[in-house]
Amino acid sequence: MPELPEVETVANGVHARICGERIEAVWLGGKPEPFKTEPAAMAAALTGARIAGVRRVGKHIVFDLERELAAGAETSLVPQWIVHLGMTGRLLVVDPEIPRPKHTHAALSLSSGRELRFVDARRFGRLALYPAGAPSRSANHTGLNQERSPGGSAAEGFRGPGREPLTISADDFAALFRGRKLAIKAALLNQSLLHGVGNIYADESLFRAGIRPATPAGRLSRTRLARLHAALQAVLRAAIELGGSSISDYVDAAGVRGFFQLEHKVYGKEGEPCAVCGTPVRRTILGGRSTHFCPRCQR
DNA sequence: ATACCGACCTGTCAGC
DNA sequence: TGCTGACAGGTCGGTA
Repeated sequence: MPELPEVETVANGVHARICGERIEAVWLGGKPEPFKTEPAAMAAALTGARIAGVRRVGKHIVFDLERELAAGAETSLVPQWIVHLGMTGRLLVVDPEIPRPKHTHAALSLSSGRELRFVDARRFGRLALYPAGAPSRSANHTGLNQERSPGGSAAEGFRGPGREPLTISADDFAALFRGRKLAIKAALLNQSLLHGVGNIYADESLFRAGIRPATPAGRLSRTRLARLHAALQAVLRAAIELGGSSISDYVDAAGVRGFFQLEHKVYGKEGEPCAVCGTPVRRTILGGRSTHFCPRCQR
């Protein structure tokens, strides 16, 4: 479901609502739930912690936590709580009186009396702890992908599997694709290269850059990659501005739908005339994913 | 190492 | 109305 702009919208919304609150109690659903971390360990780490901040890293939502200590004690290291929404995951901040909807997998009771819920029908979402002060090596332990950070084992916390599309330079962006034979669209979707880009924004940025999705990534000229870099950042920023794309049931932490779907040029537009040249938008399958492009504008 | 493909789940919607 | 099959914004593990 959610890609970078939607995850950013959710993270910002949750941050604004619950930053500074203490987690009083933790409920985790039974059965085969989407926990990468053992539920008992996760509940123990969360209970009593204070939420210092909520932010997006790639498509992951990172909860920075703090723990109050007895006077004089040294600052303890606290793990981070990592939430991945998968396709249908939602994070909601609600009154606990409201009945928990079907497919609720976690509920955190907060000091304000409200409840933070993780609801995910399709169960592609994931909840995990990222150990405090963990260098990049601990990825296997948590089951979370993690970019290898060269050298320094500084406790920067979770950094995600790949590079951040909004801040990567055009040169570094181009370097990601050097020598690669896979389709540029598949490369954009590869989270260990660039994290946060999903099917919608891959299609939309390739359209705006005038690049055919099936083009081998390593064959694109410097100039065209520069155009793609600019298009991708522009599309992501515009989408964040509009609160993301609501295709079916995506809503932010307050239940508000995004509006970027109104700006889609090719995604979900099969057969409709291209907004630029009028040629019908074509849909194919690439890397197992539905792919949309204008056969005239994208070469 | 790189690239491809099916599997994982449930819900929804089009078509019969 | 009800059934069936295709499809959905994401990742992961196995295979070539």
